[in-house]
Amino acid sequence: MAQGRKPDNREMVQGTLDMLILRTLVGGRAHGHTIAQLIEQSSDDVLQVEQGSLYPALHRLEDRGWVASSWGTSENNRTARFYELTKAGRGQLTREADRWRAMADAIGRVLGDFGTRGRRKPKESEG
Amino acid sequence: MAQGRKPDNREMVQGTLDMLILRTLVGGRAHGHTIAQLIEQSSDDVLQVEQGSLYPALHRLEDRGWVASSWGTSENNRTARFYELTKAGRGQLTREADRWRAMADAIGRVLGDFGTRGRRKPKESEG
DNA sequence: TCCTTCGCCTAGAGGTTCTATGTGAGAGGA
DNA sequence: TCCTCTCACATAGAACCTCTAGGCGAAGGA
Repeated sequence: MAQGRKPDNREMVQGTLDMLILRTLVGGRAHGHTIAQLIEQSSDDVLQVEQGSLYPALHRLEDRGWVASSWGTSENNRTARFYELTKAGRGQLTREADRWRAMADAIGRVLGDFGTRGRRKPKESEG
Repeated sequence: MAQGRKPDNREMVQGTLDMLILRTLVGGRAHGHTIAQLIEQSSDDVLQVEQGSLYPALHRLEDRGWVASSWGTSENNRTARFYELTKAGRGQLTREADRWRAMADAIGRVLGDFGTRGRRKPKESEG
């Protein structure tokens, strides 16, 4: 996974690709190419999924039993390997998403208002 | 850097430690021990900074000219190396913080409402 | 002296991502 | 048939960060 601009090559959020793949598969089975495109689109092209990251990640997820795969035919009539979420994968996704929220919140707390570009609300009463 | 519970050892947000160190030094010069404690405290103990991550990170930052160090005496009367933010370091922090916000936002968009534990608002008219 | 605490440091392993490259098959034109 | 483009999967090697586990030296109290 890389950013659009890639000012630095290596990724800042290593380890989140697996989570994003699992999240994408909640919408149904898909093959590698499609998964990558969906992640890029739903992130407004901020995240770019490289093949060299994607396929190792898919194999990782399958090894761990979080996705299952089967060969099929793509919408372009090509042979493609389709992946779908397993029950264990759904549980893993829940755990990872919770973990991500906690981490992102914590990092946000450390950063405070530094680096915000006006996208944070002033306060709004809090919860 | 690790989480408090460490369900998995390896870190989900690799590469953010440098940014958090720089952010901490905005408040003034500090030595390693203190930096780690400040990050842990300001994250409400969600983030834990291991020494094996901290010192390589500090050396990295110094090599790149983003912090400067000098020996001194700690509040406990021990010899300690104090770090402070350089001008370049401040610029780097701004860039990294912007990058982080963009990435975190993007990942949030991909996740959608999945994994939220009730901390997101229902909608509120949008912007 | 012994022990604890503070504070710095490093080696090695583990894991993820990137770049670069290779393979095979379908579609379309000549 | 031949050629080329695109789709789709796959791997090797390097680069990078973090963790575990350990070592070193000095201050302070018993």
